[in-house]
Amino acid sequence: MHKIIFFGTSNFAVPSLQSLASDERFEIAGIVTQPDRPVGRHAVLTPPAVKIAAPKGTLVFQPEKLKDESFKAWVTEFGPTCDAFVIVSYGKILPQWLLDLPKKGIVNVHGSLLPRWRGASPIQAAIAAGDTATGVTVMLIDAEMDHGPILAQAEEPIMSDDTGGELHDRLAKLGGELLPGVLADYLDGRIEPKEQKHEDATYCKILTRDDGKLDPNDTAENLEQLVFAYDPWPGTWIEKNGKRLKILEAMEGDPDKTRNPGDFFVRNGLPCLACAAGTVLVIKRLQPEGKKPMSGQEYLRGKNSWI
RNA sequence: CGCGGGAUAGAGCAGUUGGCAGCUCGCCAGGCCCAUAACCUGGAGGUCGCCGGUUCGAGUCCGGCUCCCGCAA
Repeated sequence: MHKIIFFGTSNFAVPSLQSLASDERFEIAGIVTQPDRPVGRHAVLTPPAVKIAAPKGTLVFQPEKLKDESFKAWVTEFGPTCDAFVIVSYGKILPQWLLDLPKKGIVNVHGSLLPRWRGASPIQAAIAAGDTATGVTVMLIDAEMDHGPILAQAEEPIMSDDTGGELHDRLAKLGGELLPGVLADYLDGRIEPKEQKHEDATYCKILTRDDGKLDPNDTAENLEQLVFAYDPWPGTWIEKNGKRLKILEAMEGDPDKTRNPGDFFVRNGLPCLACAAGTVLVIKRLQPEGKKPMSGQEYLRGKNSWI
């Protein structure tokens, strides 16, 4: 039986945690996750997904900082007795002193086919870039971000209508299926870690809501991909008359060379935004500030001021 | 008590200095047409979120409450 400590926070980590917890080859000595955070309009303190999914009876730590005394004391005592730490979507960089604790290193599940899309938003990046396939990578962590040697990968096709949320859920599940076998094989010495092809690496950054602003100087094709990629996080929007308009669904329409990027117009009863080089983004579903989501037709019915 | 928008017909919205509750779409019936998501005629559908107050009279003004949503975190 292999003893491990699990570091994870968001939904993406839940299938991995569950598959390890229900696998008799592993003993989870403890779960480390982020502290409860204020969430929503009234800032209700909410526990992270991993804490909710934690098996009863398992030790759960929620250190604000990894060097918090009680946590550091525990991890420095029990860490060296572990075969490995598993980290999935934890949300903090682990310092070197922590990486050195377990006998056989830190195993990570990452939502892309490394070395493509190192960084914090690999799923959105893959869709936004128009990739036709992505996947999950089980790898060993080293000091650099998503840079360590690879233990195993699994590929997942990207459908043309995949949203970030849908692809996220499939990759999370895929990671959960892949992880236990790979981890056991690695700890038993049946897998040799393989160095990444560092020269092929691409990177993506942490996304904020501001990254969801649609720039009409981009092509409609790219903006359509962004709308899919950033659904449901961080969402896409345009600014109109000083107000934010969330764009929930949009598609590229037939081009119109007579328009300038940023022009608003109506075609076939749907609101449209002119983009770069005469391309046209048709807005099928949107949400104004303070309003419920509605179709493009419904939005235009009450507003004759779209243009 | 973080900041802000909102609740009016099935949907989206308008409603002026308080004075008969409206628009676009949908729905029902009929008409026109080779035909249509087109067009014409007619029709149904409302406790104006809830409670109280002011007034001859409140969707509208005042007070309280409930619910929905955008931002921020």
